[in-house]
Parts: sequence; C-alpha cells; structure tokens
Amino acid sequence: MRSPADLTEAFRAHGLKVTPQRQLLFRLMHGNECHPTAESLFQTASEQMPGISLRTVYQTLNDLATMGELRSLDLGTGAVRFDPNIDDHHHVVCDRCSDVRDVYVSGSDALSIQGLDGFAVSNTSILFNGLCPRCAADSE
Amino acid sequence: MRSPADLTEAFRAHGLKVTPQRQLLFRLMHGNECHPTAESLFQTASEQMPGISLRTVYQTLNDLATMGELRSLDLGTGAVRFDPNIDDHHHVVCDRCSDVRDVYVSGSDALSIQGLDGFAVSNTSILFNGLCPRCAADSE
DNA sequence: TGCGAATCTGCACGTCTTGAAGATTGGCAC
DNA sequence: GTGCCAATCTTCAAGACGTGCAGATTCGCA
Ligand SMILES: [Mn+2]
Ligand SMILES: [Mn+2]
Ligand SMILES: [Zn+2]
Ligand SMILES: [Zn+2]
Repeated sequence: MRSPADLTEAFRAHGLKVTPQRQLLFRLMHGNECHPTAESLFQTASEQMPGISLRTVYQTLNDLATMGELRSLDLGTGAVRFDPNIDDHHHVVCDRCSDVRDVYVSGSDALSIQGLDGFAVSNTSILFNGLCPRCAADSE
Repeated sequence: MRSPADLTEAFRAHGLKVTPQRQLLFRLMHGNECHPTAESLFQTASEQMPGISLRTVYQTLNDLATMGELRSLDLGTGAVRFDPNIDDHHHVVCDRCSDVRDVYVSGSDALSIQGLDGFAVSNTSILFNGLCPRCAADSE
C-alpha cells in the first residue's frame, strides 16, 4: 500500500474525496504488519477519532482492496483481515491467539500438482496453522 | 471417513447412540466428493427424512470432524464445507460457481520457506482459486 | 460563500453458526 | 416386552460478521 500522501493524491486524482476518516485509515494501515480486522482497526481509529463508524472502516478498507492498495485475507479466523503488504506472500496463523505473520515461499514452481485439470487458476495461497512462539511456550 | 457400518459400530463402542439421523448422514457423507456445506446436506437429507433439523446436521458433522472422521474446510466460500476424504490433500475452488475439487500436491518438502520462525506448524493448506472448466468456457 | 455529489453515520437486515430448553428416543436393566 | 434416563433431536433465539439503505454531513469546486 502506498503512503498516506500518495494515496491522498491518488484519491483526488480519481475524483474521490479525501476525508479525515480516510486519512486516518491510510495512516493506520500504512506499514501495518498486524493484519488487523475491521473491528480492531475501528477500535484503534476510535481512540484518535471518536465517532468514526465501523461502517466507514469496512467501506474504506474494501475500497482500498478494490483499488489494489491492500489485500483482504480470509484466514479462517472468523473475520477478514486487511494487509497493506501486497507482495506475493503467504501467512501463518496461531490457532490459539490468532496472531498472523507473513511467510515467504519460494520454489513452488517445482511442486507436482495433480487435480487442476481444466481449472484456470488465478491465485494460490498457502496457509500455515500452528502455535506461535509465545503460545507454544505457554502450553508447555 | 469410515463406512456407515463401521461408524455405527464405532459410535456404539463409544457409548454414543446410533440414531436414524446420524445413519442418514453417515450414508450421505460416505464417499461424497462434493465437499458439501451443512445447508446443502440438510437439503438432501430432508428429502429422505422430512423433519430432520439443520441443527442436527451441523451437530453431527461437527462431531464427526472432532472424531477425525471428516475434515471441515473453510475455503472462503461463505459456509464451512465437510470432506470425508481425510487423506493429505488440498483444494481448488471456482470463484464463480464455488465448485470444489481435490488437489494432490507433492514435493512441498522442497519448498524454501521464510518467516515461520518459532511457530510450531501443525497444518499446511494450499488453496487454489480460479475458474472451473465449465465457468471458464461460459465466460469466453 | 454556496452548491451538489460523495461520503459518513446509524440502524436494520442477511448469512452462517451456535446456545439453550424442552420434547423425544435409543439402549439397557429388569 | 416395559420402563427408565441420559443422550439426542427439534425449535427458536441469539451471536458474529458483513452489507444495504436513508438521511445527515461535508469535501471540492465554482
Ligand atoms: Mn501479510
Ligand atoms: Mn477434499
Ligand atoms: Zn499464539
Ligand atoms: Zn465454476
């Protein structure tokens, strides 16, 4: 996802308005590595802008995802997560605390795949599940 | 997933009751390659057993999943899907009609993976998205 | 400064799934 | 075969997540 300044410019260039709500979300998402949900962003945003609505958070994040500025991820944790990192990468999720981290995988072209007959595959995602270091330590 | 007969025996051995509802679901799931949702199974089951409740379908499928007789899959299609195939395999989903098919992947041990530091990974799932042959043809 | 379209808020609704309570029943003792 | 009781089933309400809609607000431009 581009910087708040770049996004501001891009929005205006596309005839979209640059509202305080959007700017706040630009800032909160830029460089954010937490893979937050709309709800958790709403919590954070509410601290800096009491009165902002959850609906606007959803709306803005979806707009940014449609524009390709961020990715929305369904990692099976209940709520969709939003990711400003649009590099080709994958994820690992802690089954206990739902923490998410980026995983980079290379060499996948060497995989031997059977069963895709005729499918026009547009996306491949690899999801790792397990326990994060903290939760693994706690459960000993 | 084991055969209806084996499951009947296994249920009784564990002190669980073998009800007509459960037996019907054993039959409907055994060898089922459609990756059905609870709702779609409920539709099918209702034809053979009017009055069966959606709640019972969810309950029974979840029980079977807990017992390891089947896998519940969140493929991002809205509702969880249930799979009697418990072999190590992955899935491809059609983004248009939500059709699901099994995909077998080998050579994944040759992948170079970065970012799993400290995570105790218990499961890895690969999800392919795209268009099935039929939908790909329709959209030409 | 004023206007109008875009946006925001608040709330209702839709979907999927589970919780809870009361009715029903499978499996066993007799 | 009968009766009992815990397990199960049905029904209905509610929880979680996300979206549609209507009316209030406001950004961006003249
Ligand atoms: Mn990421
Ligand atoms: Mn499968
Ligand atoms: Zn954790
Ligand atoms: Zn299709």
